[in-house]
Amino acid sequence: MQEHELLPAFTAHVLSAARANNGKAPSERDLAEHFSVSRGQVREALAILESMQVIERRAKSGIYLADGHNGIAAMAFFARAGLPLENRQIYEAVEVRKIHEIKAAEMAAERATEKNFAALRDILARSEDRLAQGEGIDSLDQEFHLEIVRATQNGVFLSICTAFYEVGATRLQVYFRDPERNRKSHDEHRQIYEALLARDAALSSALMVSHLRGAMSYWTELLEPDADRPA
Amino acid sequence: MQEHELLPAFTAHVLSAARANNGKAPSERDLAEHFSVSRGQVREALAILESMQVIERRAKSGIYLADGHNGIAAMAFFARAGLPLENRQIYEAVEVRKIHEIKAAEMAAERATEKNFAALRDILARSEDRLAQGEGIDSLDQEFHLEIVRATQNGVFLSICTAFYEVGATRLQVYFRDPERNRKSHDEHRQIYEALLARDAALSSALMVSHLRGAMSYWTELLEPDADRPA
DNA sequence: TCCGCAATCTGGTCTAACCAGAATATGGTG
DNA sequence: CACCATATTCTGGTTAGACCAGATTGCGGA
Repeated sequence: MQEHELLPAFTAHVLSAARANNGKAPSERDLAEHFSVSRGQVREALAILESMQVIERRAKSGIYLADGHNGIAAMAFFARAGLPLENRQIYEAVEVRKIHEIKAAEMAAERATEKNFAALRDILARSEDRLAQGEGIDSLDQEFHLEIVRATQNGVFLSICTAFYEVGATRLQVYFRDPERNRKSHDEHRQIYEALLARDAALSSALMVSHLRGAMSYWTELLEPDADRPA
Repeated sequence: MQEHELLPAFTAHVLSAARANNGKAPSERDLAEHFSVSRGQVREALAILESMQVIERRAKSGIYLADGHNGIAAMAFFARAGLPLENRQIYEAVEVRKIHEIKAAEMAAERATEKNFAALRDILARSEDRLAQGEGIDSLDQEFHLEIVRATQNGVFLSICTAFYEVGATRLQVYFRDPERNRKSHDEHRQIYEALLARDAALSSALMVSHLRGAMSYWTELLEPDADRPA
């Protein structure tokens, strides 16, 4: 039951089955039979889900959905696995991500090394190529933003942001299907790069604020409205 | 091999053994024998460690220390388990935590509900009692800060901050052994509460900045200096 | 209707295998 | 002595079957 092949489907099944049964998941033996694997495999997967606080295992009773909200580890896993997240989680994640990005721009302006600048230049150059060929920016956008976080020289900060990028990865592909948006994003990236290079923390963060305003709002607009977070 | 009893010791053993062997951990069979449990138990534990990217399992070869830096999930687990973190991680975590707390104060000033205010008042009142009896603030400090994050009404934000608090929990107990610090912290808490109640975002965040300056610097000063982060 | 006991179910744990590729030891050759 | 091919051992991956004891459930009697 390696994560890369069965865990996502396994998790999806456990969750949907549990939700359809008042929060109680099928027994280990049932799950093993359903996926044609041994109980040992099932237990390994359940151990992981339990460690992420997605489920709760009660001895001699059963497997239950964890009551509290999922932590970031679970969110990142869900995103990576292509499992659905609640709208509330998306909204909140976008907000938190915004906070991080803006602060990262400020810090990066002060701490970025020549290596970071070189990496940013390389990403911008590759973006130009893509645009010249009429293609989308796609993952290069993420690379750009991630490099800025890397430029803060704070590994913990980087690992948090990486998790958030995983949450947004698939949704971003839709955004960058529009050529207009690609061009605009790229231009803004270049402006931000210039501000960072000039070590202008205030400008860097201000540019990031407006850069994110456009993309992020579109991002949350894609969500089907529900009662999660009316404000 | 429930997390609460064996996983910490198990992890500690795996890591130290691996570090003493060029990054390669003992075999599953050896680990099973060492802890007097079955291979199944060992594999469950290893699955969790692998999911947190602490280790890497290579089929038919062995178990190796993961090369990259640990994510926040691993950090929180290490902290909870009482396992040592690298100084670099502590430094970085403190910096990131600072960023979150300051932003949280700003957001909380705008979004805190009456329920949040009531909780804060309750914490302050209990702090007074503790101080009156000559006891330390201890966990009440954490409760206060966490309630502010909760007041942002952002669950994702909260789960991140919770993870960071776990990292600092033990170290904070030392800090609050000094009566003087307890009094000072409490007074600052009260000031912050007043600012929040007045919905003054700028003041709240400013007060938080100075509040954290004292505590946090002490916090990192406790670390034995090493080459991790000379700046 | 309600209570109590018995059968059943469930997670937790262990033993004993087999597989096939990786890692290593062996031995013979140039 | 150096080197390479082969045989042996080791390792993670996976399965099957079994036992335990508490939680759950269902049935039958009061």
